[in-house]
Amino acid sequence: MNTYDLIIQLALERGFYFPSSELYADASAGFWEYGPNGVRMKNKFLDLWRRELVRRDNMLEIDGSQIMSKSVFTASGHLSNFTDPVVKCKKCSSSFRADKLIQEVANVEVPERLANEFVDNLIKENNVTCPLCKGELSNAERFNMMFKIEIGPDHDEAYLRPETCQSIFVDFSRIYKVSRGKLPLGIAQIGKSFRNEISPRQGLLRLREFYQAEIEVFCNPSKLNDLSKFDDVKDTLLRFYDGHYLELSVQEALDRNILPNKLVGYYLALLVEFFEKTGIDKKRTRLRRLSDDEKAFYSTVAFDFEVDTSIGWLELVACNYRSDYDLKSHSVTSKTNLEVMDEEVKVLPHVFELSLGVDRCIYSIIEHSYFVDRENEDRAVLKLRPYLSPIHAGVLPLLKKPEFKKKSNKLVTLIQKDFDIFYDEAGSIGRRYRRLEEIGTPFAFTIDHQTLEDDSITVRYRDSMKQERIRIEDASSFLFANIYSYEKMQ
RNA sequence: GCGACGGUCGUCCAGUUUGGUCUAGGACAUCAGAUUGCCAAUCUGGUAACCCGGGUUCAAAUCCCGGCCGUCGCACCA
Repeated sequence: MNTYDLIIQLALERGFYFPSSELYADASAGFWEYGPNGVRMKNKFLDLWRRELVRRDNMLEIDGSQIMSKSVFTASGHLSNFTDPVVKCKKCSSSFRADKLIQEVANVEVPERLANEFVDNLIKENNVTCPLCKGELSNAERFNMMFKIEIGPDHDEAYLRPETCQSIFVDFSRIYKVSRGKLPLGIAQIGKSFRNEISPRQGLLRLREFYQAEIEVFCNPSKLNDLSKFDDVKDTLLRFYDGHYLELSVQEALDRNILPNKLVGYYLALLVEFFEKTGIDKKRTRLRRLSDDEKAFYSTVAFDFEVDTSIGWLELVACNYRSDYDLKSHSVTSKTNLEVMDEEVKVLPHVFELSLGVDRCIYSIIEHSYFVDRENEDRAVLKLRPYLSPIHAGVLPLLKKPEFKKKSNKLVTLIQKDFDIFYDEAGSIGRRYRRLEEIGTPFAFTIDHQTLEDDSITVRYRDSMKQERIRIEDASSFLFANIYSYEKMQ
């Protein structure tokens, strides 16, 4: 079995994630839900993100609506740009991107945003037929990737947001004022986004409803190299890729013009340092600068943070320099001045964004942590960092006897408000260890005969399987020290 | 969305060719009990599935049609 299949099997069997509405046959693809272990892990991942990015850089976090008005997407460009002209063959009913087809067959440059009638005309003029069976083509139809929503009894048009950041742009002016912000200012948001993908596939990797953790850094475009905190990260190593790999410090990358300015370098460094703490193997990650035709329509400079998985390179974070595209268009559409004061100068901020796909990260972390221990009966171990593990520690009475239970309960009470604890008394002790490590639990506390005599317990380490004794009242400080410190575990 | 192939307990698989003996079998997992007492032990017992809808037939897991989902290829992927 390949790695992807092993991971999905683990996810299904252990309640990390599974298909939505699976009880019913009309459940459609692209919707997945997190089970108990998945939620625990996702929450911890998001905590880490908050800690290493939001708190570290004093960003402000908001939580916006998933449904937003039509005007928002008129301004953002999603209504016109997030749509593809599609034609169908009347004979074999294959469908094609109209613009690409015409371009290919007639060698005519076709703008993506061309109205349907013009597309139809081009097809007639150039005698474009179905490339598969030469059949006649239908009129062009628009396929917009946004989910359309109706509000209230009058069916007012609105949309599910295709990216979380639009609320940040729309809210920017108020947030900046009420929090007495200063440029550069990061505004962050975790939430669901929705895209009506034509063919969602591969579980959490391409969803129609998915979590994003986005950061929009608002900055003064004339001060992109005026950033004192840059020195904190200037030696951080970044791995670039443009056909070959290049590992450079942020400073070197700036000197070589691989990075456009200090601000971009600083935030890419924070991002890379964050990912080092997720347990994803740094050697299997890269920053890839996108070419012009790969970039999103709003982006001027774009890097993708990518990770190598068993099914190829996967984009985890899109890092786009969006310039003033968003604030300017919202400013024009809403007829509101969104300029702010930056040290006595009026400026329309530019935006650098770090748009992270949470679900893809969860998958990648699980895959990079999955390990089969060939030296110990092929035990499956999820070597998650302790602070990302769904369960922090197991509490296991060696024997299923009242006096062991009593001591176990005492221990559980002592630690369960601060940590995620799983109590398990069923089956052999070895089996219980194996079940815990399969979902990444870094520590197991065992209540044994000696516990009854001197209130000491065994700590068993997931990776090394080694054991040591600690006092029962030290369990809490043991966990604090070993979970929240980012030191390598034993 | 197109094409090919597929969908059976939580997971993996047998059964479909040739409709009936399938009241659907096994392994692992899981639950209960016994036993052991620090690394997936053993024994006994239990829970648990034919993707959905329609059709053919005396009879459908099995044949036919439609839908949904999955894998692969094509296309698509801010």
